[in-house]
Amino acid sequence: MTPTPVFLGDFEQLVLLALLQITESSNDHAPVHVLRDALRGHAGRAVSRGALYRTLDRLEEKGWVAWTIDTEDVPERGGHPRRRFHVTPDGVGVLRASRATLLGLWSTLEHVLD
Amino acid sequence: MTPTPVFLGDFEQLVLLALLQITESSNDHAPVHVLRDALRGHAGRAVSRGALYRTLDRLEEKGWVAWTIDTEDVPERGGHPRRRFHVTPDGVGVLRASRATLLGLWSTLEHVLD
DNA sequence: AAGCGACGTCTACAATGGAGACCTCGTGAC
DNA sequence: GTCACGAGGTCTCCATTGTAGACGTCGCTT
Repeated sequence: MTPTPVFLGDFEQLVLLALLQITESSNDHAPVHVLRDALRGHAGRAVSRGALYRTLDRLEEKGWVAWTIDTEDVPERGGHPRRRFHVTPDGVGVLRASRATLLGLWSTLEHVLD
Repeated sequence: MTPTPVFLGDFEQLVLLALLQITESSNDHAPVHVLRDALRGHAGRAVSRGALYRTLDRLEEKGWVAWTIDTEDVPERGGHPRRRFHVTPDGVGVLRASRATLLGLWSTLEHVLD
């Protein structure tokens, strides 16, 4: 009966995944430029800063990512403190759900998709 | 160097996948209402007929699905013959590529995503 | 002959994807 | 000191994708 099921756009999913990967492997929240580099590298998706912030804001509204102010070493530039993002538990949840759906759909098609 | 990698929207991907699954398992092209039922069932995504046709049209423009006229048993209703859809080889290709990307992104996160 | 219902079409709108201009203010060069 | 530069983030604008629902047509029933 899925009450208003929530769906992730494809780019949102990529951002969430890349962000989770960074925070997991570095054990720290990630500043935007690092995330951007990761997207370009791992997912082959070059995206402008504006586009990324926009997406991050939307993900935040949905409660799937959150951020904290970066207090360390880096001086506050341009009147804006640097933000460090991370995926929330809810974010991990949608990622998990989306993965389960896809895995289910793929399962009977392995011979076609390799 | 991935020259302009192609990205599928999330719903497009679901449609392609569900369609491929049906045609594979039934060995026949699929009429829209069957696809619609499958989407509701396997992917938990209830969608209106209009929305589905719209998406199918867009997928057709990109060359990822194609259709043929249903000549069998079913009488032509409403001046419109029934169409039966199927995924094209290109469509299978993007599905494969998208799957590879996701699998790659997930690979280092199995402990988090299960 | 009347209307139901199966099909596909069309229009309108919301959400998401994406680029780029822009503003602010530490910092380093001079 | 002061000026340009660059690292942050913000804002606005446009394209694409996701979605619903009203509509038109015409075989099939009754």
